[in-house]
Amino acid sequence: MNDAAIDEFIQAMGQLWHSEGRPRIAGQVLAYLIVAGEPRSLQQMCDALQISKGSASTNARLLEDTGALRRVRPLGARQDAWLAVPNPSLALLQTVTRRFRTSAEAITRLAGAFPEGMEAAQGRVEDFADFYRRSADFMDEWAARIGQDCQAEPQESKTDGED
Amino acid sequence: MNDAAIDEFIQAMGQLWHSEGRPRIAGQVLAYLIVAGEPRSLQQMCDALQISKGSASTNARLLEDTGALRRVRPLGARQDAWLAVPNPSLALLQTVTRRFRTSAEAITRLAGAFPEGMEAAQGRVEDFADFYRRSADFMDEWAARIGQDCQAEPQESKTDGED
DNA sequence: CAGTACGTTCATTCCTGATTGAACGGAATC
DNA sequence: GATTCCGTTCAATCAGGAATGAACGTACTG
Repeated sequence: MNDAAIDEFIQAMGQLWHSEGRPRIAGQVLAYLIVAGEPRSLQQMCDALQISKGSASTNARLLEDTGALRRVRPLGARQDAWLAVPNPSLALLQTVTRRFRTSAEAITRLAGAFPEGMEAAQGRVEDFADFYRRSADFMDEWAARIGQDCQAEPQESKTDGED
Repeated sequence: MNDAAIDEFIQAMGQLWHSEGRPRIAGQVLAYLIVAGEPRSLQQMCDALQISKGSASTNARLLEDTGALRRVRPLGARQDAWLAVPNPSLALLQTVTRRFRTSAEAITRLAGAFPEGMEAAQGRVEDFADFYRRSADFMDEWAARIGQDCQAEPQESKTDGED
């Protein structure tokens, strides 16, 4: 059972991810699992999203790497099952933070190699790098705050039989 | 005169932007103008970055829309000149913030249309949207803080004859 | 030891957005 | 008013990553 509104949400998440330079299907998979609220198999993803097995596998693992999904093998079962973590956004945020730090370091390093006589330009570039660095710090702060909220009011685990 | 280190920086910015789903050339243009520190014409961009006039124009205006560049016509001159604003990162940040708010609204709206019996899923999706909304708020706060710093220690306007 | 059911990999195909470059239009100059 | 110099637009091309699906490896099953 898939209401049109749910499909729309899944599609929208796909577009959103796409517009951010990430695979559209990854967004759809995440949306699907957020809606599901329970573990789903690769096969279920393929059926629901009409994507190939390869895509489902690849993108699920991609999301696993970012920490947005968790893979579980319920009891002695033959299929992997995938589950959106309680607060997927938090994981995504931390991925961005990591990327920012990497960028900051790279830019700072490059600025360090600027030739004599370009100190002002160097300064401007270092300021630019600092933005990334300080933003990363700020985002850590932010993540910590969100993390607290989650602890304070943990996800209710009531599941509805939705599918 | 373009040192290799500077070219590397420009290229890196291009890759960075590319990896974030934005036109590579836009990143290069911004990098070029940050290094320059002074207004540059479209023609200069074309020469320095080896890109077409169309690209230079399109991407410069794109950056203008985000607020990272400013277009000036020095005195009675026949060419536009482009200039990186004092704190380009701030402008970029605000663009992201805007996008986050839009996403939050869109997702919330879609969640509102979920059918009966899917309240839990609806809740999860709304939580997800809230993340975007609250992140946007947080980024505003952050932008305000950066803005203050800029006021406190304004950009030094010393220019070195670098080119 | 077949036979089956999964998940992963990888060469290929596909698609979309970036980039180009020629054509256009407007403003300034002579 | 003709010419030149710009910036913009847009149709066509290009490039690069996403998506596919067949082939492969592995772990169960009978």
